[in-house]
Amino acid sequence: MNERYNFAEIEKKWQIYWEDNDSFKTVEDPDKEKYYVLEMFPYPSGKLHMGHVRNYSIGDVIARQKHMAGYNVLHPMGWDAFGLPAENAAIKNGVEPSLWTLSNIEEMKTQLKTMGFSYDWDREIASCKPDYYKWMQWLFIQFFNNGLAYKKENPVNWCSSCKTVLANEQVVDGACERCKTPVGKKKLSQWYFKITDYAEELLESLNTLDGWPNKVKIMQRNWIGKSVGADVNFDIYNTDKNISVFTTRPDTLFGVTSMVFAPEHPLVEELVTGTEYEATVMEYVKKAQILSDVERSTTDREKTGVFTGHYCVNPMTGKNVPIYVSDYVLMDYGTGAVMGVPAHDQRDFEFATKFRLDIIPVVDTDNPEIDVNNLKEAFDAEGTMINSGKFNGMNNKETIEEIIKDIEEKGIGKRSVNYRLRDWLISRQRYWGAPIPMIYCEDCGWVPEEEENLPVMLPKDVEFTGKGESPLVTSKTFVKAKCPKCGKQGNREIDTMDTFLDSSWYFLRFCDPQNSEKAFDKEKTDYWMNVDQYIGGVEHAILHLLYSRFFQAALCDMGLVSTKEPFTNLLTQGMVIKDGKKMSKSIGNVVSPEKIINKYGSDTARLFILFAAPPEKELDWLDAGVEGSYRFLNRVYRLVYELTDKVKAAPDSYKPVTSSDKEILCILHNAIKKVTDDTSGRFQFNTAISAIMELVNGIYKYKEIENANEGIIKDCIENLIVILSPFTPHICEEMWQHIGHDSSVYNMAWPEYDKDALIKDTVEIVVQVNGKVKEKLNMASDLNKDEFEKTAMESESIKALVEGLNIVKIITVPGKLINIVVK
RNA sequence: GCCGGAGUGGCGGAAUUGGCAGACGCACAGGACUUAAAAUCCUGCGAUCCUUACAGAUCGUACCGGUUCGAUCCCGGUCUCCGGCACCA
Repeated sequence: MNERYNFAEIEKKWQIYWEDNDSFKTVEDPDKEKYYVLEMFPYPSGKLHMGHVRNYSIGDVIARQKHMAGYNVLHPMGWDAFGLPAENAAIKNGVEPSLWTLSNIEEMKTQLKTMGFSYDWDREIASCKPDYYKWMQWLFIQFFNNGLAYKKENPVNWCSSCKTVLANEQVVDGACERCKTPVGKKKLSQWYFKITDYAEELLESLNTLDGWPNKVKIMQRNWIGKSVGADVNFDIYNTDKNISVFTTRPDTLFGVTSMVFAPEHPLVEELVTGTEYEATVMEYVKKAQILSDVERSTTDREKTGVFTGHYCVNPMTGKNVPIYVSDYVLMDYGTGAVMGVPAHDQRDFEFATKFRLDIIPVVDTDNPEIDVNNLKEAFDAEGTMINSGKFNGMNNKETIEEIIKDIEEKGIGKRSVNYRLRDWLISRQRYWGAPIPMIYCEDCGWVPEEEENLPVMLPKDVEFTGKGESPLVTSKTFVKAKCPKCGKQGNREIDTMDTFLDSSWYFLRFCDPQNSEKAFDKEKTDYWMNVDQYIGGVEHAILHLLYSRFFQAALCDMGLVSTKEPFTNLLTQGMVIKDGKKMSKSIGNVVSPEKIINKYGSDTARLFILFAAPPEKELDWLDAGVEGSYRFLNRVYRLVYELTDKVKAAPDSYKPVTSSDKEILCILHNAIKKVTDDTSGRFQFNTAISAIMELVNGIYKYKEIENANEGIIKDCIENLIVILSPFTPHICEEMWQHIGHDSSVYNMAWPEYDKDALIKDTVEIVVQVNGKVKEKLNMASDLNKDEFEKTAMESESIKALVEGLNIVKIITVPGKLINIVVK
């Protein structure tokens, strides 16, 4: 160890040491309690950014601390390697996507290794490799065989820039989540995963996820969007047809004064064909289809619509109500038609006002400011039923239940639940993804490829036309295939899978990454699953985290895994920002991890990123703050260097004598306690580090006093290195070796703090008068309540303060404070 | 519009169960060491008032109010910012 802190040399040395000694290799060990730490695996863009550094530094502290605390820790890393950038690079530069991706992986892996993360690299996986996507395809077939994958034609989200369809979850504010291009509609036949079958389960089971941030659970709840109500049948007057509508407000049935169909509703054309209304209605329908989702779904847009010439019968009143078509009604929610209750629904109110339809109130209120017979806007609060026959006078909330019973008895409707969640569209018209292992046969329909023929390899002889059809169609070898059922010539599916499928089960493959017989061995997943601590950005709150939960639940039902939920605890780390803005090339405020590592070393980078903010919050990158972390590591290094001889010569046991001895030991054990608590469960690395800083400051002071005990110095220095090591492992290994150890500090047992050391002989007692701090007195900590009060009351300054006043009450918190209430 | 979350010094943040507001760090200022600088070490650092000084007083956790001996923390209301959803019947 040099006199000066040479981070470059030290970091290199220990990275080689860990690699040569297989320090982070993990195998199943039934005798040891396991702990699975997982950070969301990266897309191999080629460059590590600060968000990665933050994500993986957090995970590494947890993994290292848990290892030292005696757990058998699984801490793997891999690559979410399929996806658009590789293919776009191929179109632009003519590089083969696989080569581009694999070289990026190499580059990023080197960068990750310079950070000193404790990954078991033997478990590395890359989703673009045939040994991974083979099992992706196998899993697809399991979903298909269990009725959870199907193909249907539907208007789908289409990104004209990415030239592919998108799942609902990938459309943000009406635009493509990746490239921000406004999303259009296209009618295509596509593969879907039946995530809606699991809507209720995914919703219910959120309640069991105590280790998840509330925010994420609420976002998922909203996304699933459960509504409880009833389906009600309306007969269409003068026809043999009827229409069912979903409503959450069966109590307002008597107030229905119109029926409104979505423009796409199949009955619309049927009803108007051959009538005088055909021309105007069909023109409206055509116009609506051109509108983009964004245009159509703005709430402040004026309502539009056309009358169809037909009426349907309000089943409660028997009265005819007109049927309209309007684009505020969505085809893919409920039944694609809604009953119009203008008095109690704002949208219906606007529609009725515009088309001069009847507004019949059926819920009244005591509120004197609202006259339900002369409404300025819809009244949607609680109230008393009116104009509703036998239900008049009841509370409307209670009426909901009564009316559902009533319509069920009459056979005109039934209780019903609707979800906003839609099935997951998983086809992509792109090359760089796992081929969907399905073959279309004219006789047998869609048939899965046989297991022994997996993987269905991505062909190399393709043209990247960028035209919006899967490039696989251009392969001369790929498309034609024999039907696995009847042997007749068929065609392979040419679309590839959404890459979110790859990431929906990678945590299972990490348990058994090299298995060539199965996707994963159940015994192994039974040992390692669930992921005890999952860490990643909150931007995946709905997408990846919902899909993975769906996969796990479905695989559990298929008997492939044993638990319904994959991630026991979730930590969503905040963004790294600079100057108040997200780091981005266009703003020019990007700080590259590489530069920081070269200038200060990765230990400094890790320390700063963990110290500057609690993990869930945004982290403001401050160059001066990095300097500070670097300064601290130098300070620790100098301290250890200076005290090494004393530490080596010191006896193993000692007896604290002086108050300084007790004070420094109190600081030491407080630091051990704080770091233990803050790295397991609470995850407040910033305060853990500040406790270590206090310890360092304490040792600096203690070593200067005349009769400093060398045994205590040794105890402090050794524990300091051990508890700092999860944060800054390289420098700690170096110091650990220097003070005379020949094994890695990573293999040291995590220290336990001594409760007794935290108890002080004397404590500072706060004396308040009427709740205001007036005096601080030192007292023996073992005084009882009466003695506390007595000591306080006898103090000169307190006597002076309360003199001549009437003492009403004295409140005492032993060991902390005394509050004297006077008048 | 609906649903969440947050608001504390010049800055990042701390206060874990209702009990000393501002730990730890950054920035800044003064000093020591040095021919000098860097590095390092020491001291100060919420506001206002008062005092020659030592010290002291009052206010202060977005704003208004409440509960309590005592509120950054609990309750009611207001404002601002951030995030999610949004014509979902």
